[in-house]
Amino acid sequence: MAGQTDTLIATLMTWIDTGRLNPGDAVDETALVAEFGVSRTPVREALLQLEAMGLIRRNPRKGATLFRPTLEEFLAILEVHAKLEGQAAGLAARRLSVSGAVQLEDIVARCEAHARTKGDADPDQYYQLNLAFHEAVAIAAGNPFLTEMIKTNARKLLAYYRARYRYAGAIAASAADHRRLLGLITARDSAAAEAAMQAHVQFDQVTAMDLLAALS
Amino acid sequence: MAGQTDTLIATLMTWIDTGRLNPGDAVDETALVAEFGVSRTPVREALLQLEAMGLIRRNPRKGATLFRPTLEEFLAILEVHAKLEGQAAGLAARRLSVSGAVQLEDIVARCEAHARTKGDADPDQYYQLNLAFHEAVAIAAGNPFLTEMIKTNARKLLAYYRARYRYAGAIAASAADHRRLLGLITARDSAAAEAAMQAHVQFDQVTAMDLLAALS
DNA sequence: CCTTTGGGATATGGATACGAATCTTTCGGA
DNA sequence: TCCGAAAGATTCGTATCCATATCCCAAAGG
Repeated sequence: MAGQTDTLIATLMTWIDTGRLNPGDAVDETALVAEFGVSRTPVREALLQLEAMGLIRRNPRKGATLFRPTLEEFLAILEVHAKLEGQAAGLAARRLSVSGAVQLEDIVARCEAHARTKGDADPDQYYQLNLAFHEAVAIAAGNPFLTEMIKTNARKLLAYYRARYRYAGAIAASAADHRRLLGLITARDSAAAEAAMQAHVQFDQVTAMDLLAALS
Repeated sequence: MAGQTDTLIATLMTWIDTGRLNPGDAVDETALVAEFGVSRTPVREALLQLEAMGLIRRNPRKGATLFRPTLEEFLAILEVHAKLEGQAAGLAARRLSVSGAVQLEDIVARCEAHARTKGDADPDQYYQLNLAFHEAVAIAAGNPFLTEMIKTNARKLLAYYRARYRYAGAIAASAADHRRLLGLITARDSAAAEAAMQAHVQFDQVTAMDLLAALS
């Protein structure tokens, strides 16, 4: 089971999640071969699979780069992603289990604690909390397929999500959103939870374009 | 530029769409090697990518088989798929172009013609028309990413969709649905189009379980 | 001085080979 | 006759090798 290809894929994904790899960064085959001490084949297969998931883009003879959406692509993905996150929240409102509720309460409390004690500092750590919150909601929705889809899409947008928390007050606003979402979910208000989550994810396009401008 | 791997992937996808390959069917490496006269490498890579897309499943030492969802998986995928199709219809209602309207009208007319002249006969051909209708709606939504996602998910459910039209009256009902959906889209009624499409795709679970029972 | 073309270097895609692991079959013993 | 163990065969994963296409740089000609 210790497939080298799978190990590679998992490692690269954590690199993506932790920001060691950023959109547009080159992902060099030979560098990975040297880094992991394996041959080209597993590296090649790992990159192939990541490309199939849409996480990297392989330009012929130009090397592979981490997927970096254009403005159009970004908006297109965000549109779908927000819809799916909304669905997850709506389903979670109907299917929330006791243990799921405890999980969510814990994570929301940690989000609020971060906002209270650190303010706008350490946005990358808050980003991890945010990831945990959204994953917990997806899991509470009880649809593993939906969870997987949300995670993959989130990875495609991740640089922009990360950047989102660099704005003053953004972390506090996000934590407050999370608290409100949790309230709607525990209140079993499926429709409201869905709408609120969709709005929470698909922040207005002006903000989105601010982010894109800041990163281009 | 005729990448062998890409050719393999495209060919296998058409095999899936046309029903030459059905869920649970074995997809043998050696057979494909013989069939296409290439080495194991491109075949392996093609299967790897298809697995990453979730279209095939590779059991170690058991050969690869075309993805065949369990009941839980089927319902999970359908839940998401219906949501996305609904979103596509809602967006199409807002963004429909003139040429898109012509396209849709043409396809709906062909669906109705099939129902009128052939009745319940030739369900596989109607399935192709159905695919064309849904693809046209997705394209009219103006979100290529959403279109791709819908197509991939549809492939995972395809055997069941195909079976759907074996029931008496199913084709006529589907064609009528399409006509009504087209009306909502051209009327720019985004919310109604979204809801109607979601219902159209996510037929009630009783029907879904009938299909699963018929195919297991 | 600028542009174009040719050659070399390098990377990528594909083929083949090798090793490890598992499954099956056969043989021997109970 | 049945069960278990061992050996062989098949298959999958990984490595290495080869060919080809692209890119960059340099040199020559206009």
